[in-house]
Amino acid sequence: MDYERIAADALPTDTVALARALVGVTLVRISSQGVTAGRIVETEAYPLGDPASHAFNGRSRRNGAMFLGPFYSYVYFIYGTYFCFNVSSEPVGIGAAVLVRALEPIAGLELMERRRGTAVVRDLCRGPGRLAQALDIDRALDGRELLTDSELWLAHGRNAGKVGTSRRIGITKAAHRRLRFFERGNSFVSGPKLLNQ
DNA sequence: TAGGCGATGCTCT
DNA sequence: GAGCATCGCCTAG
Repeated sequence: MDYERIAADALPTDTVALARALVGVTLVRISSQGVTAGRIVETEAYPLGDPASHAFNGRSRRNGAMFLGPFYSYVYFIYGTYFCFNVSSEPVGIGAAVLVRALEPIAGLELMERRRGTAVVRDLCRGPGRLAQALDIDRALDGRELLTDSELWLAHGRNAGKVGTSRRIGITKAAHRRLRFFERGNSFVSGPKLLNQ
């Protein structure tokens, strides 16, 4: 199967605009185990000046990839168990990113099932921790250029249907801001029903 | 179906 | 030493 890479000028660098634009885009992961891919159906924006952003207190060892310029991977470890995958945004030196929260599985479903330990397709990539596990994304993939990398990249996908917005999930600071974007009616979107309308 | 809660270890103060 | 952009399991209804 062919996955056509997205050109830099086809995506916005503004964090909130990018979060919306990434809904519908395909994320491709090639590892020694094989190919897995999914269509992004849910994102969250963490823009400049946002108290909930990992970059709010400046650059650190962990969040360095958020400052590399647009379209780099920022992967971090959370709750002692899971990894979360982000796409950086904004010009070089500005710390901001978009969290990818859910994918609709497209390719490599058997491999995803093995990595996740479940055959429930709906549960393979529904949630940031789950999709990272399904695509075998960990710290080794932090700081990759997502338009040119050979193991992890963004490709053209089927355009999103209606995109809904809501507050973000699992945070306490700036919790009211509507910076979460998802494809309405898509069953692979995570989160409580109340937020998915 | 919804809500509560424990596990787990890294990161920064 | 505290907090954390989560998940899966449990219970109640």
